[in-house]
Amino acid sequence: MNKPRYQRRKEDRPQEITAAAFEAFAENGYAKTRVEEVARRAGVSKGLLYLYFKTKEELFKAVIKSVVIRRVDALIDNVATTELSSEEFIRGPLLSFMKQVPGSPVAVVIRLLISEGPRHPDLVEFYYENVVARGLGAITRFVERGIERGEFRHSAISELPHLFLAPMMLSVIWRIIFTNRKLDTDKLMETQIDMLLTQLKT
Amino acid sequence: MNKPRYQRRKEDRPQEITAAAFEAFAENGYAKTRVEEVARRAGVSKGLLYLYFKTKEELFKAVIKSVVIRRVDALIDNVATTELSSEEFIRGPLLSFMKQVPGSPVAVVIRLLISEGPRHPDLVEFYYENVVARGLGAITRFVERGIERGEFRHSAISELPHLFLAPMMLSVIWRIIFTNRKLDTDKLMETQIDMLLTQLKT
Amino acid sequence: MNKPRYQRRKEDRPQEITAAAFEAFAENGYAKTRVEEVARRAGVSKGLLYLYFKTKEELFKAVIKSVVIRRVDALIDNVATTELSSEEFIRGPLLSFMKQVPGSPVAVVIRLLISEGPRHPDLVEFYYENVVARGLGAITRFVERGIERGEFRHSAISELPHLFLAPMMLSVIWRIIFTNRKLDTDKLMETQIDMLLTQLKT
Amino acid sequence: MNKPRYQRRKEDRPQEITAAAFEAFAENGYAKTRVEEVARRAGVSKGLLYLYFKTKEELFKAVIKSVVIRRVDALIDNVATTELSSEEFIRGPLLSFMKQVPGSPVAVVIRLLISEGPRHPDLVEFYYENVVARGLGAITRFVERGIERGEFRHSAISELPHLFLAPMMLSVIWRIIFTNRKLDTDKLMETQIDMLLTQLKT
DNA sequence: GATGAATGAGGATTCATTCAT
DNA sequence: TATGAATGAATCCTCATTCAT
Repeated sequence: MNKPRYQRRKEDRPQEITAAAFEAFAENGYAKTRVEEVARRAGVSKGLLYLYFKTKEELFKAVIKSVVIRRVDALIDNVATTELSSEEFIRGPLLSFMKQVPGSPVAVVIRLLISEGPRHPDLVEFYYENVVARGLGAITRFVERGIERGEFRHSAISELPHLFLAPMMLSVIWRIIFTNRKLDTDKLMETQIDMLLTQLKT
Repeated sequence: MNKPRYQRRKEDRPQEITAAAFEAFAENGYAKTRVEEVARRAGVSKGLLYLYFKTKEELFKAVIKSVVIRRVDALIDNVATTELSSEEFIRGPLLSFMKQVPGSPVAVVIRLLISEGPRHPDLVEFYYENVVARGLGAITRFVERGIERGEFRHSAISELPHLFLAPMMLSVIWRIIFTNRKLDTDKLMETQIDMLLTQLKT
Repeated sequence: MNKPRYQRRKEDRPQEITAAAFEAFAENGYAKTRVEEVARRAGVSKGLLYLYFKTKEELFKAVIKSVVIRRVDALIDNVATTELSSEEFIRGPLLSFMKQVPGSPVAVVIRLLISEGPRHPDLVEFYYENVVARGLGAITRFVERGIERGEFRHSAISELPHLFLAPMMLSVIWRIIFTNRKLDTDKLMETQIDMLLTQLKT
Repeated sequence: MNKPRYQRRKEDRPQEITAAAFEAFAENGYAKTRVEEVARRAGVSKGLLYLYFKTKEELFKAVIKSVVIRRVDALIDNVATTELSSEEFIRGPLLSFMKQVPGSPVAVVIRLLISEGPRHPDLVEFYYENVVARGLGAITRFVERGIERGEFRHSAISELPHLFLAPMMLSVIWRIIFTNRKLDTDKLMETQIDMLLTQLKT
C-alpha cells in the first residue's frame, strides 16, 4: 500500500550525499557535524556513506569540490564569449554574479576553507586554481581588453583585480559572522565598481 | 639545587594561559586544540587551567576578548585626539593600522570568529560592539569631519565606511587561506585609499 | 575458525547491560562503579552501552526499574486471586515472599535507593508507586478482608500495614551492613507475624 | 573595626571539621561531598583539614565515630541505673529514645553506613560493637530482668530484641527515602511496643 | 549491495591530595 | 601553622570508523 520511496539510482548517490553534507557543514561547521547526521539527511545509512567516501575528510573535500565545480564555470565561460563592452560586462554579469555570492553556497565554502583550509593544503590549492586564479584571471583579462580597446587607461588597478572582489569578500564575511546586522552589500559592491570604473576611465 | 615542582603565580596565570591558548587556537583552530595542549604550552597542569576557566568554551571567549580589548583602544584614541587633517590621518595612522592587521592577532580572531562565531552570539556581539562598531564609527566620523572642514565633498562613500576596510578584510582572509600565495596586501590597501580619497576630494 | 569480533544482538543487549550494571552497582554502589566496568561485565564496549543508555544515570534508573518491574507483579496478583483465608495467606505466601527479600535483588535496590534516592526524586516516586504503595495496599486490603469475614477484629494494626514489613526491612538493612553477623531473619519475621495475628484475632 | 573572627582554639578544630563534614555528608552523601566543601563549611582551608585528617576516608570514619560516641552512652547508662520497672522503662525512656532517632544524626549515620559500609568493614565493626551490640544487649537485659522479676513470661521475643527496633529502623529508612511521604512513625513504634509488651505479659 | 550495531581511541572535566609560600 | 594554588590520575562521554548480518 505504502508505495516504496522513490528508488534512487546508484549514480546519484554521491551527489545526494555531498548535497546533504553541504547542508550539514553549512549549518554546523566541519567539526560539529556528525557523519551520522549527514547520512540521515541524505537518507542513507552510515555504512553506505562510507562506501562512497573513505573518511569524513574525504567527504569534506568532495563537498568543497562539488560546490566549486558547479559554480564557477558559468561565469568564466561568460567572460570568454561575451560581446558586451568591458564596462557593460563589469556592471552587468560580473556585478550580478558578485551580488549573489554572499547568499550562495560559495559563501559557505569560504567559511569552511577559512576554518579547515590550513589543514587541507590540497583543497586550498584546488580552490585557488579552480576559483580564485580563474576568477582573478578573468577580471584581469577583462580590464586588459578594455585597455586594448581604448575603453580604459593604464592604472595600478589593472594589476589588482582583487579590488573588484574586496567588497564581495567583506560582504561574505559579514553575513557569516553578523547574521543579524544589516549591511547593504549590493550598494557596497556597486559603489566599489563605480569607483573602479571611474578610475579606469579617467 | 632542588627546584620546586611548581611556582605559585596567581596573578600571572590567567594571562599566561590565554596567551598559550591563543597560540594553540591560532595554529589548530578551536576544535582541534586539546585543552591539555594549551596547558602544556602554558607550562601548567590541566587542572590549573580549569581553576581559572570553567570550560574550554569559557577559555575561548576569554582569549577572544583579551585580544580584542588589548588592540582596539590605541587606534580609537588616536582618532579622537589627532591634529592631522583627515587625509593625512587616513593616509597615515589609519593606513598603517590596517596594513599590520593581516599579520596580527586580530587576523586570528577573525578566523576564529568565522569558525566559531555562529555558536557564540554573545562573543560576536562583543566583537561587534567593541571592534567593528567603533572602527566603522571612527572612520565615519573622520569622513564627516573632512566634509565639515571642506576637505571632502559629499558622496555615497561617506555612508559606506566598510569600503575603507574591504581590502584589509580580503587581505586577512587571503593570508589565512593562501598562506603561500603572495599578495601585495599593502599595495592593495594603498590603492583603495588612493581611490577613495580621489573620489572624496573630486 | 575465525570467530567474529562481535555479535549483533540488538534485542538482548539492553537486558544484558542492565543485568551487568545491577551486579556492578550491587557490589560497589553507584558512585564507585565505572561505566567501563559495566561494559566489561556485559561483554560489550563502552560505546555500545552509550548507544542504549544516554548517561550513567539513565542506566542506573533503568536498572532500578527493571528489577522492580520484574519482581512485584507476582505477589500482587497472588493477593487478588488467592482463595486462602487471610491468616493462611499471611502465614503462607506473604511470609514466604518476605523471607526471600533480604537475599534478593530487591535488597540491592533498597540499598541503592537509600544511597542515591535523594538525588533522584523521580526514581523514588516510581518505586513508591510501584512497590511500596502496592505492597502496603495489598496488606491493608487483606487485613480488611479478614475483618469483613470475621476472622480479625478491628485494631490499630489494620491502619499500620508497615508493621508487617518492619522486620523484613530490618533484615534487609542488617544483611547489607552486617554481612558477617548472623541474624535469624526468618525467625524474626515469623515471630512478628505470629504476634500481629494474635493481636488481630484476640 | 570589623572585629577578628573568634579565634578558635587548636583543640576544637577536629570537632568543628567533623561537624561540618557531618552536615555535608548528610546532605550529599560521601561520594558527592567535596573535601573543599567541608573545609569551607568548617571555616578552614583545605590544607588545614588535611593536617588533621590524612584522607577523605579517614575524615569519614572520624565523622561516623564522633556521632556514634556522643549519642549512645546516655541511653546505655540509663539502662544500668534506672529504678523504673521494665515496662515503665520500655514505654518511657526507650520509646522516647527510639522516637527521636529517625530525625537525629543517627539516621544519617545509618544512611552513610548503608552506602559506604561495605567498603569499610572496620567502621561497621566499630558501629556494631558500640551501638548495635550494646543497644540490643541493653534491651535483652531489660527483658530478662523483667522475667526474673516476674513481670514478663518467657517467650520467643526475649531472644529477638531486634523486634523492638524494627519499626524504628523502618521509620529511619522511610524518612531517608520518602522525604515527602507522611508516616506516623511515633504511632508505629508505640503500637509495636504495645504489642510486644502484651505478648510478654500474657 | 545496504544496514546500523558495535568498537575504542580520544578528549573534556573533576576532585582528592600535595606543597610552595 | 595556615593557605589555596597547583597537580594529575580517574572517569564520563563522543563519534569516526568497521563489519556481522
